[in-house]
Amino acid sequence: MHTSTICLGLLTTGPKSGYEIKQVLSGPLNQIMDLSYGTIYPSLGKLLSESYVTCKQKTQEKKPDKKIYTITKKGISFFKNSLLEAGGEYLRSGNYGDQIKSEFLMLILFSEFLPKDTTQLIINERLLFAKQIQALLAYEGPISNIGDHKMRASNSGFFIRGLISAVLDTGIKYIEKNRKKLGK
Amino acid sequence: MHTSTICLGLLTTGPKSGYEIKQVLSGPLNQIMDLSYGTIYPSLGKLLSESYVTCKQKTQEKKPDKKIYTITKKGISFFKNSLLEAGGEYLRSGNYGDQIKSEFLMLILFSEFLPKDTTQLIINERLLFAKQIQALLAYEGPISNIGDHKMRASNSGFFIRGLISAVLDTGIKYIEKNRKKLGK
DNA sequence: TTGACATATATCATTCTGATATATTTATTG
DNA sequence: CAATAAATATATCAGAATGATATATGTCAA
Repeated sequence: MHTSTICLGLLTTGPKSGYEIKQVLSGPLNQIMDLSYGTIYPSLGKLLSESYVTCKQKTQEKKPDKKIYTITKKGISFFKNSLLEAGGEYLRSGNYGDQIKSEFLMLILFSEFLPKDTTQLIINERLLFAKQIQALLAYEGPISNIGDHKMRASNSGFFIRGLISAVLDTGIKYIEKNRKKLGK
Repeated sequence: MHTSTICLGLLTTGPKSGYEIKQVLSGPLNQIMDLSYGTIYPSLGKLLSESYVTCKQKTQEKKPDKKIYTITKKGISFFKNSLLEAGGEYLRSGNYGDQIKSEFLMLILFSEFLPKDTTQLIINERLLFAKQIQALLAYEGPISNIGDHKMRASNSGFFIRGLISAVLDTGIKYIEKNRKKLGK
């Protein structure tokens, strides 16, 4: 799925700035997707030049100016086509897995070459982190509410929140139960 | 963790070609890390020029020639330092999560804009895929056995295999139980 | 008052991916 | 039986993405 498709998709729930798009992608959604500013800003610029979004400069007191992007009718139409194409690509590709890079699990994989206390520290921090995400998931709305906009409490939002929570929970329990077997 | 650290780490279990490193990373380990050929080959070249690995050209009958890389003593020492540094980076960074890009879950997130049969097809393929990985995990050794080399049945290998399996299982069951709620 | 942190946009060197090129052998299939 | 797809194997590169940095302003705490 292209960066532009993701940006447009997030804009379907309401106007947002580039900074807010990054914030949404830094919340619970971070467990399934992330984009850097270096990808988001140029993408919004291109979307604007092609009239898929409009831009309103918003002067704020005591904060830097914001550029609020709103999806256009043309943009919604383009988004639907892009999404359908992404779905087709996904089905045709035969690659149905996720792209995952786990620094944590690579460190664990090689942990026999690491001091034991370092490994234990890494596991402790990871567990703490996972539990914080769990708390965030329990506290927050379906995906995230950012700025003056609450993201739609969609079925898919609930579905994904539940899935992340369930998977995270399994991971936490597995690590707590089996960590003593590591390094034996 | 740098590409070179990952390559060296995989070479600690025995000599391998670039192609075999990619194979290892395309097996069950793919659930936690992946590298493309465009990253692996240049990395091995650099490692060779710095004497962290040696290279033996191996002529094979009925198959293209192989370049088998073996980690040197200098390489093992360098690997341990690099790994310790990666661990320190991980702890200092405060970012304990994984880098995940889930095409599947992004499609589900936006599924209200997708035809219902397309969404169902996507879910079916994903479930099938996850079950295949599960079968692979149950059938294969701890991480992978590739070519003429069996990867050490390390504690960390068992730990990670178990974790992937548990998490995958939770995901499959969640999706099967809750998919009917999607699109309502 | 100094430094850390949050808001906000933007750019860019380095890195990584995904595609393509090349070459050989085996297996399949119309 | 010939075509063609798939596996083995290395290598390169255009395009995309990351992570760091720059810039600017305001808050909050030590």
